[in-house]
Amino acid sequence: MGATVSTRGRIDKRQAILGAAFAVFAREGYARAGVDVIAAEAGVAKATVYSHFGDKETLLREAIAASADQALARNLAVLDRLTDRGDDLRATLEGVGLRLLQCYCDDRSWALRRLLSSEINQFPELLDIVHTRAAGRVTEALADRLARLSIAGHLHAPDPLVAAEQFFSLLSGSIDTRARLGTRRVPNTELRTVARAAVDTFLKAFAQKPTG
Amino acid sequence: MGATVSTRGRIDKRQAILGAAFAVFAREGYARAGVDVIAAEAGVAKATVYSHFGDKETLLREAIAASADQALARNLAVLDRLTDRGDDLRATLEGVGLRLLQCYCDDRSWALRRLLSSEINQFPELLDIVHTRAAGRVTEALADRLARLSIAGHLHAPDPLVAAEQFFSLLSGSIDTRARLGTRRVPNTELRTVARAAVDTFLKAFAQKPTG
Amino acid sequence: MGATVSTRGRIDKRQAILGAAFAVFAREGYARAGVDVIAAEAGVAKATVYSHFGDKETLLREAIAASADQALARNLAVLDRLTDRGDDLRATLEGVGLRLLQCYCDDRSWALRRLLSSEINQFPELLDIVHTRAAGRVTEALADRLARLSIAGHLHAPDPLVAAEQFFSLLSGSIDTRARLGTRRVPNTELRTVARAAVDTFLKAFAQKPTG
Amino acid sequence: MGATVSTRGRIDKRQAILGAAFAVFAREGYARAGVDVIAAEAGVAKATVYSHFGDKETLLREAIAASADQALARNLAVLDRLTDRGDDLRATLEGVGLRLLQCYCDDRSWALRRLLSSEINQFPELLDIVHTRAAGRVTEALADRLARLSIAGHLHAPDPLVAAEQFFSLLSGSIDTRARLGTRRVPNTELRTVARAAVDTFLKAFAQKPTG
DNA sequence: TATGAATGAGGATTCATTCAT
DNA sequence: CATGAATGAATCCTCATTCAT
Repeated sequence: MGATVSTRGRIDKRQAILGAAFAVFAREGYARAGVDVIAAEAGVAKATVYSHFGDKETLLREAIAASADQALARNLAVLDRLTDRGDDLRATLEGVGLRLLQCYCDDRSWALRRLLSSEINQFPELLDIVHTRAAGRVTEALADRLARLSIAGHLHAPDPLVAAEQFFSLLSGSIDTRARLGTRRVPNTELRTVARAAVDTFLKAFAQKPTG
Repeated sequence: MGATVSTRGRIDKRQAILGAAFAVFAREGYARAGVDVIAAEAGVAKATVYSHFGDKETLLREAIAASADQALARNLAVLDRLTDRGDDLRATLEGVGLRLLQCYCDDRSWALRRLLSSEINQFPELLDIVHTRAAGRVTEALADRLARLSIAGHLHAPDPLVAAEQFFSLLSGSIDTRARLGTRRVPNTELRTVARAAVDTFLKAFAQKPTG
Repeated sequence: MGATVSTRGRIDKRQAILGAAFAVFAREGYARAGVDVIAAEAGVAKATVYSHFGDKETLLREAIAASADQALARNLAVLDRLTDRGDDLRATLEGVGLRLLQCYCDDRSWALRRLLSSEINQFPELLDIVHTRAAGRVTEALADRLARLSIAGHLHAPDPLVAAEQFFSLLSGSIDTRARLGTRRVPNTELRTVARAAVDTFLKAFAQKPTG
Repeated sequence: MGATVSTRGRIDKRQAILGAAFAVFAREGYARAGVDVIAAEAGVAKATVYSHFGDKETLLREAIAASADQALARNLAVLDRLTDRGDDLRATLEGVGLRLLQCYCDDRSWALRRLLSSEINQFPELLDIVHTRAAGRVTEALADRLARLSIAGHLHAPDPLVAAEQFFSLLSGSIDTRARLGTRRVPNTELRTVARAAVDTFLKAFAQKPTG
């Protein structure tokens, strides 16, 4: 039990540091972020951060990886809703589109994307970490669903991967501006409008043409 | 003329500093960028940078503004090609789409967008600078062209601004991944494929429906 | 005439620079004082200051010398009132004491003394400049007057120089504290009280004892 | 004990820094004084100075406060000699006067006064620090002693505070000139002469008048 | 293991001074 | 002669990292 407790404590500290690190990196940027600040925000001493992660770069990588895992989980949870039950395709797509946009607009997602942009020159591996863990998988999961819908005759999407990418594009394309890169909170009604417009165009292009 | 020479010299230095500043900021990020490095790259003394711009923040703002002006010019030059001469709409759109993608993939554009992402928390005004000077205008210019094409009966786009945004979205949506946020050079043939797919979907959605 | 005018202009600028220099040196201290500030306060360009005085040290020396000359003039003007007309010795001494204190408390005098204190390590010559031009002469002038009063039988001061020094000491000894080194303006009534106490003690010690 | 050792070490460094800081500030003046120089002179790293005192201003304040404490101690030690044992009043006063002058002429005292003069415009609080801690207390301690001597019938000083101030004034009034503001070492014999002259005048003014 | 203390390297900014006009 | 522009040296301060306890 004693061991269990201390192990728990250590793991908790690790999580606290990762959380604080991501928050501070996101808020200040990698270079401006102070290890002291991260340590303080995590409630540990600076040296403890070093004993866990060795150096600031490693801390960034691990914090980003953890954050990417969480983002993937959030996105996949949404996609699970997109089954091929043919009920009302438009409504289903709009619902999924809205949720995807909500994921996309989650503060943590913005932070992750901004960090990625900022540090890609210094740390190109970050992109792989995130893509392997999150972004790629989401697109593929969506492509899977669209393929099934195609096979089921609800959609006409010969290349499901392209369709998936374009669906995402239509959804998220105008969001950077609307959300001021995550600086402004986009109201849900606005997200719904965007999703509707995206689905509208998407269906015009990919809906199964009525026979005849 | 004597005055002209010295003024020219001062203006030249100013331009050199702005260019170097943007290059270094883009390469290193704001925080990591050293004013010494910028000065050296511009071929002037560090103090000269300060006598021109006062401090590093101002330098960032001015460098970004100048860069946004250039980006706007590049984009508008492309859009001028999109007239309502009804030749071959698809080919025209694909051509314009390709050039827009090329603008989008220009190193300087990537750098501008990355810098914006990185520093938006520290300097929220940057977004306004860029949007006022560049991004917004391009979208509107494209909407203008699409509106004309609609009026001329070549397109069916009741809301040209939405159509413009979606055209952009379809074009650029998958580029972040393909170009690894500007880290990888996307070959022209790949850009052409993307443009073709985008125009394809765009036309399916917005092409003038045959009467009846 | 043209020559006269330009010479006048040059001399005026020189005076303006000296005045501004003393003001800024006094306000900021030598090291903190910026030549740009002095130039601006004098209404000339920085380079003009250099063409007149060569460098900052010289400017300090000349500004101090000019200020010392003015201080000397102010003090001597007061001492002229101390004649050996035996009217009322106490009243005369109190009047002179008060005026000397007013000189001592003049902002420019405080500034001069503070500058001297500050920079004596860096520029030991300053002390000679001031002493030669001002401080020494005032004490000697006072000693002269006291000697005459002694000879005239109004005082008993075998060593007039010591008496003069002590008269000054009694006057100014508590002023540093009262004026917070020139930071606080001492009201005239307080100065009068101090002068009275000084003269009181001085006369107790040096008044001619009544015979028998 | 372990803690004691490390604490000791830290306190030692703090003292070393304060000592070095005062020395360098006194020698160079606040503005010219380099924190690097102070650190080097204290045998610590520059950053250590900052970790102890935060910034240069705080360092100045603390160094001055410590120096004022030391000066107070030196002065009070002298005043303890001035009891009301009626032995030989003149000799006692001359002895105390000489020691007070020696305190006044101590290099550290000159440095403290010069620093105060120099920086009073930038840091007016310094005056309060020193007065609260040192100058004021010394005058009052002297006034106390003089009051006792009065009560014991050895002196006639109705206002002991004024008498104390004037005693100091007579002692120190001519010293600024003689010591060239601390730049020249005044030989002890000269100090003795000054003290004798001061006591002479002081006693003429304040000695108990023969009854009747 | 966790920590408080110490440090060395680095970066933004200022300023006296010079030079071309 | 007076000036605007340019500069190089110097200075305060921060921060990632290490070490003794």
